[in-house]
Order: sequence, then C-alpha cells, then structure tokens
Amino acid sequence: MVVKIDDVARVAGVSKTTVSRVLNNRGYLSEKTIKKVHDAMESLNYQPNAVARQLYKKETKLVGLIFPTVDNPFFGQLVAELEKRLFDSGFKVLIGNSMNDPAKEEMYLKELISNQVDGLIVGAQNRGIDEYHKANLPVVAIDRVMNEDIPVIASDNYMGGKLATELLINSGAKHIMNTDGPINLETPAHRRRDAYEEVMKSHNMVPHTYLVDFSWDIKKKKQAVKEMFAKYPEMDGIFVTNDMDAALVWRTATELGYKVPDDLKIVGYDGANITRVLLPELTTIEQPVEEMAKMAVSTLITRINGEDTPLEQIVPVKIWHGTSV
Amino acid sequence: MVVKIDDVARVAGVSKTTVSRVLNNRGYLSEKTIKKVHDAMESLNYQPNAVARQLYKKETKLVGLIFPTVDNPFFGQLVAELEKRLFDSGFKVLIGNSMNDPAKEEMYLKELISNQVDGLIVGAQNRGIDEYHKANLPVVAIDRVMNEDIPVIASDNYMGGKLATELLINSGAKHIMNTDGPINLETPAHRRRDAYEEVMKSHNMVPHTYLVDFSWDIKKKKQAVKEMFAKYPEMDGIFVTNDMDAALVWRTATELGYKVPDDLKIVGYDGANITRVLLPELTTIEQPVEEMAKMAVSTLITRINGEDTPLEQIVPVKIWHGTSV
DNA sequence: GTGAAAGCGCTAACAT
DNA sequence: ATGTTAGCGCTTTCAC
Repeated sequence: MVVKIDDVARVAGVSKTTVSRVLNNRGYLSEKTIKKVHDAMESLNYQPNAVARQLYKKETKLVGLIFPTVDNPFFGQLVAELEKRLFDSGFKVLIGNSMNDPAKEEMYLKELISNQVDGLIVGAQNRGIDEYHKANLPVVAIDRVMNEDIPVIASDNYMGGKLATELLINSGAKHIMNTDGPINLETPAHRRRDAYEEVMKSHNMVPHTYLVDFSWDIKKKKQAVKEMFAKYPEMDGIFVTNDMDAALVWRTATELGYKVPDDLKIVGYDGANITRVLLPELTTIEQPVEEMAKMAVSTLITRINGEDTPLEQIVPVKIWHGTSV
Repeated sequence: MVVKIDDVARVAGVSKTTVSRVLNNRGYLSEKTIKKVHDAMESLNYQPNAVARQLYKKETKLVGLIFPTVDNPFFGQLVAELEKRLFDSGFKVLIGNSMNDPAKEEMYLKELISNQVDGLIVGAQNRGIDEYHKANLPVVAIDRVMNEDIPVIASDNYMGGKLATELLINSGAKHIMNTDGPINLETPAHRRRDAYEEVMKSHNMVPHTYLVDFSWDIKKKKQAVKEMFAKYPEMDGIFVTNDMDAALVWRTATELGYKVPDDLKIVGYDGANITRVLLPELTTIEQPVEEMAKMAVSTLITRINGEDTPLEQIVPVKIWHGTSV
C-alpha cells in the first residue's frame, strides 16, 4: 500500500492539515511540529500524490508539447531546450508527436486538455482545429500561424530566405531553385519562399519553387528530388527549406554526378546542433533554437499568469558557412 | 467556468452516474438516454477531467520516459518510436531529459512518481538510485543495467563490437583503437568494448580504449579526440562507440590531414534515421531502434498488467556499409 | 499553532 | 435501466 498524508499525520501524531501545511510551508508551525512531520515523512518515504493536489488546485504544472516528431535535428533540439527550461520553471512536459497528421494532432490536443495541462507549446501544423480556440488555454506557437490571438515565435524567415538567395546569387549561380512545403499549411516558413522570389525577381531571374512535403517518407522525397533534377537540368543553385531535405538533395545530386558546390550550390535552413556535427559542410541558415525556446517558455508562462504578450516575436538568423556554396 | 459531468447530467436530464456510464460504456443504457447524453456533451463541448478520473482509479495512463536528451539521433528516434507505440496503446508520455546528470535524473524520477505514472522506460544512467527500487513501479531499461529485477532491452552489443572490429581488421587496419564511455557507468554498451578487446587479442593485436564521456560538451570532446590522435599517431582504424562521436573523429581526422578510409578507417555505432540521412558515408553498427522500442513498450505493458517478462532481451544488430572503411 | 470538515470531478458499489 | 451515495488524496476555509 502506498503511503498517504494520513499515514504521515498518524505517525507524526498531528492532523493531516498540519502535514499539508509543512508540505506547503503555509501558516504558523512550531519548529517541533515541523521536525516531527519531516521525520515521519522520511521514515515512511512519503511522496505526495500530485494528482490529488492537481484536482483540488485546478493546476497541474504540466505543459503539453505538440510537434511533428522529435526524430529530427531541429525539433529534437527545440523540444530538448523547451523541456529543460520548463523543468527549471517547475513544469513537467507531456509530449505528442503529431507526425504532421491533423487527426493525430487533434487527438493529442484533446488528451492534453483532458489532462488539464496548464499550457501548450505547439509547432504542429493545423490552424483549422477549433479546439485550440475552444480550449481557452494559454498556447504559444512556434513557427506556425495559429490564429490571430495565439502568440507566435519564429525565426526571421524572410531575412533567412533573403540571405540564402543572395548568397547563391553572389557566388555565381544562375539557375536557382527553391523548395517549400505545402502552401495550404499556413506557416511563417513560407516567408522564406517569398524572400527567395522577391530577391530573384529583383535580379531579373526566374524563381521556381518545388514542393517537398515534410510528411513524405524518405523514399517518396528522394523520388521527388530526382524528378526535380530531371525537370530542371540547368539548375546550379538551390535553397532548400530545411537541412534534412538539403542533405537529401546533396546526396541525390552526387549520385547523379553533380559536384557540390561547383555544379550545384546548396543552402539549407535550420542549422541545428546535430546537423552541425554530422554535416557541417552544409551551408545553411541557422535558427537560434535556444533563443526561440527561451522566448516560447517565457511567453507561455506570462500567459499562464494571465498577462499579455506580443503576438509575434521574431528572432534573427545567421548564415552557417559550410562548403556547399 | 469549465463544464463538468454534473452540467452534462443537468442538461441531459439524467444523473451524473448515467453520464459516467455512457462515457465509459458500462452497464445498461437505453438508446434514448445515450443519445440525450451525447447531445448534451456535444452542445456543452464537454471534455472529461482526466485528473479526477486518475485520482479515483489510481491509474493515470501516463508513462514516464527518462533519457539523456532527445537532441541526439539515437535517443530522438527511440523516444519518437516509444511515444508512438505508447500512444497507440492508450498511454500519454511524460518526458525527462536527464542530461546524464544523476541529480536531475533523481528529480525527474520523484516528479514522475509523484505524478503517479503507471510505468517508466529509462535510458538514463544511474543504477545507484534507490528510488527505482522503492518506487515499486513497473520499469523497463533500455541499454542500461539497473539492477537484477529490472528488465533490460539492449542491442547485441557484443556482436556489434565483434562485427566492427573484424570489419576493421579484415579491411587491413593494423592499429585499431576503440572509444568507450566511463567504465563506472554500468551499461551493456561496455560489451562493445569487451568484444573489441577479445577480437583484437585473438588476432594478436593490442587493444587500446580511449575514454570519451557522453556528457562532455562538443569542445571538450574535440579536445579529447585531438589528444587521442597525438597520443596514437600510428592509429589507422577506430571503432567509436556512437555515431555522433564517430562523426567528430572523422571531422578531426580530416582537419589533421588524414584521408578516410585510406589513412584511417572508422566504424561507428547506432545507425539512427538522422545519421543515415545526414552522414550515410559513415560505416556503422545499426541498432534496430524500432524493434527495441516495440519490445520496451510491450514489456512495460506486460509488467503493468502484473505479468512476468524476461529480464534481458537482446536484439540483433547489422552493419551499415558506408565509405569510411 | 493546530484540527475538523468540506469539496475538487469523477467512478462504482449498492440501491431501486 | 437509472439514481444515491461514498470516497479517491489532497488543500483550505473556519473554528478553537
């Protein structure tokens, strides 16, 4: 049988109210009582039942995280940083990997709400889901447009796209492509593409964006990349919207006999820890993941405390210079 | 105000017991009542409070995961697979990134126990922590020796070490090194080293193991790797105990002017998804992550159901042939 | 300075 | 086929 507050009270020879008081440092307690209670807790190896406390207090100190998957350098690092900061602020983390499946995302959302999380940080995709609204719960989005009243943290996507495209142009590429995710997924990440298109046009070059869906499996992606090479054989530069896809493009290019960067220059986006160890040769736009995590957590906590926060917070990016340009 | 079971009961014109019954499909209900209740739930957008249920049922459908960090190809993939399977079995996941800090691990453990998790899957390091014992909770360890009565899932570390070492020898390397984590961390992963040493000896070669601590930051690791090169300039082959470190060794070797695989052959260990995309050139011993996650989850659930499971389950590894050997 | 009692939202005997 | 009631383990008024 698991020990509960009454057991501690009995052993210490006090009421459970008193035990609760020492547990929470509340009200007047005599030194002697405090000691007795502590001793009893010690000897019984008492662990308070957080669930009972949660029910009464209507506060769980739980935060839900909904992201596509933790099996990705960027999201893995982001979730790790978020978790660290939340833990330091006294929150535990309930996690959901939505795999870009709106149905799954909705299930997670329901479960998390049912579990009475105090707040949510989401990097999953669907803005259509009413629940986010109905939930009436503090929510912070990372790099996703949720709706008008949910604060968003994003890297400076436009600047990133601009830096990437200019880098390619300045290093001599003439036929520069771009990849982007599905356009019906409303995300600030499309601004990378907007920047690409504008920079291209201002240099009198023709922009071409090729769709690569984040949720495709690796085979399908590789297939798509091959098609792209077939369709645009003159391509000599490409700005890929994330590093994993950029690696795939590089790989495929090599297989097809292209030399990087001589025949093809590649710029990615993300620049997470793992990528910089496994593939530092990839020139990429680096998002300040730590900074973003920090902002997301502090914004969420501010909201949980019922205060207002800015609706959009943009953090600067920088170029990681590899050898792929 | 958030809607609760009594509100639904009132609107549906029934007692809350009845609402609870339709919620849980228990007992005899007339079609008509069921419909009324469903309508009421719908119109009120009722979401049951899982915390209240948890308190009564003494079962949370929550599983705790304690791993060093999700910001790593192997653990990221592992956690993603675990979470997926747990979700499919009706469990939500509370996560803790222990960062190889035993103090942090202990804090997580306490929090998770306090939150009444139904079980724990751990890949963190400390076997000394009494709490795992005291917890009296279903626990499954991945690649960690906890203590005699906690089931362990591990890849065939010995076979992996053997395959790696033999591969290096057969491809002509004469001075083969090995890296390993701290020996005081009791983990089945040391069997990789055991195999290395035995294979080396059986070929009349002298084994040398160099310590690289998982918890060092990247600068310190790089420093250590450089020292190793300085100390063993004759090295022409190395079996590195994980892929991230192997990438670092490769990188450092290149900076020092070695050509891989001509001057130095490298074999890693892990072979996770991300690594195979970002650095497929790395020859490595591939752990069957999916299989391990599947086993861990089914073993945990079996334990949660009060049934016995084997104490050690070993899954086979295979070689991923890159170009680094 | 400490205790008795009510109640957080739900489920499950035990009625009827 | 449905309702009444007690209770899960905790916190907090309110009383002394």
